[in-house]
Amino acid sequence: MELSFDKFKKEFDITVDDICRDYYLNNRETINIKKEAVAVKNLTAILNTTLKLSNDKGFQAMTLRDLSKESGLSMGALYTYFTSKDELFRIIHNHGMNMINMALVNRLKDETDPDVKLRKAISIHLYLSELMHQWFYFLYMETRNLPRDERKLTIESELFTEQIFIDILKQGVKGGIYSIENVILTSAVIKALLQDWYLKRWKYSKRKTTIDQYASFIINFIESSIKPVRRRTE
Amino acid sequence: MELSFDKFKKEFDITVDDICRDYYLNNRETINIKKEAVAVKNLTAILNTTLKLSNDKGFQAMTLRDLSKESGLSMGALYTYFTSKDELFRIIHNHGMNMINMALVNRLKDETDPDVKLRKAISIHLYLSELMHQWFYFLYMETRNLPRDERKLTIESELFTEQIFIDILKQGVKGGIYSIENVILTSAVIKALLQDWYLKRWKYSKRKTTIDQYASFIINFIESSIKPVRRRTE
DNA sequence: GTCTATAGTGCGATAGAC
DNA sequence: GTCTATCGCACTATAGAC
Repeated sequence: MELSFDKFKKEFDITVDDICRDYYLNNRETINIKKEAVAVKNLTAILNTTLKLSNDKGFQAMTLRDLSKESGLSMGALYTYFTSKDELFRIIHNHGMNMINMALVNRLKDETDPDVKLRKAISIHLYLSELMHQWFYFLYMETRNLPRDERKLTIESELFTEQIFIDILKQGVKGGIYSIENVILTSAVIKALLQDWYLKRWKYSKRKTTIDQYASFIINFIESSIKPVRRRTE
Repeated sequence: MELSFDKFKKEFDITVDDICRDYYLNNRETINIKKEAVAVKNLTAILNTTLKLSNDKGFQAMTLRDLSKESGLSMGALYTYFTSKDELFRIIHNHGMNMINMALVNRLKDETDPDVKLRKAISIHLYLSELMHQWFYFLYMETRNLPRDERKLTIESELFTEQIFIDILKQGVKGGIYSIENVILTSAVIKALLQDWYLKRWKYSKRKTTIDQYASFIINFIESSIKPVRRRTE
């Protein structure tokens, strides 16, 4: 395989710091802190701690007193960086969604061969979800905290990722390398398998399944079903 | 296919009433209500409303005031049926887990042919999750509300279902009808596909995918990968 | 059995000292 | 910029009338 997790990890260039710097620079009016270094450092601590506590017991169950204690900032200091617990939620939610979607698209845009692109899309999605595990898990589990009308955004994001796979599969069918009776259901299934990796991390980690094992296993599994075959049984 | 959702639905004999009656009869000391009919009726309303509200915004976010309003019982009346919000959680969690595991095992125990049994296990799991959707969703999403040491139970339950598939697959490999390099990963993948049906119900429902379409699709998908083949490409 | 009223707690948010 | 102290509120849980 041309792509491995180790290689990806070394080339991976997104840090939580960058996300926080980005957020800080775009919200200088509301964040009343002049020194960029201080603001970014504290924002990073806030987001990382929130992700940690949320992933453990849920965002609702995390109190700002918990966050204050674990992040080392006082209650008062926290409120320099956001105006309400609700806003803190939205910062993580929106920036996380954006970052993931962009990272995925950017790393796939130059690939044209559907066969290679499919494997690459699967690997990259798995690798991203491994390096940004807390963000993926947060986005999956905490969407219910959004009011009904804002959940649409998350739904669109789910469908957006799925669409990437739909396009690849359609292209492959057109080129005759895949034989698929239902492209949409096939994409849904691929998505489910990608998500299982970060939703059941405890299981795979306990069994010492490596991410590259999982990647090549599901690539095989999926290709068995979509590549034209002559079956011996039946 | 010998099994369809319509047929299953007609034969399905578990009601929330039964679960509540069972719970009531086993806890007569703590529930200070003499008339069985009254107790079961109210318990059913409590459980159904809790499931509804929890599935919408999460158990933590649901307040007992919400529950009181929606179920039609006063705050005081609610506390006749459970001693704390925590206990309410456990009632649903434990009874749900038991019910699901038992229902699955009971309906599979007489089947010996691994090929038939695999299809049956997949169909029945899907059908059960459809009819008891709120329970499945609750168990999946709310486990984090349990204290760390009690989460083991849920983990065991996840592995228990998976074990059912591991056993079937192993038997099939032994009998020469399946060719599987990694039985455990294959079972994990099957489980993930079963769960996607109830975790993304909004998606499948929006696309008008029926449960029998989904069932036969993933059965095909899985069998493509585990049945011995001669591949044309490669 | 079921209600209303309320005790007691811990939350999100803020004011004002430093 | 960051802290501590505190306000007001909404929550779980209960007491006591009916």
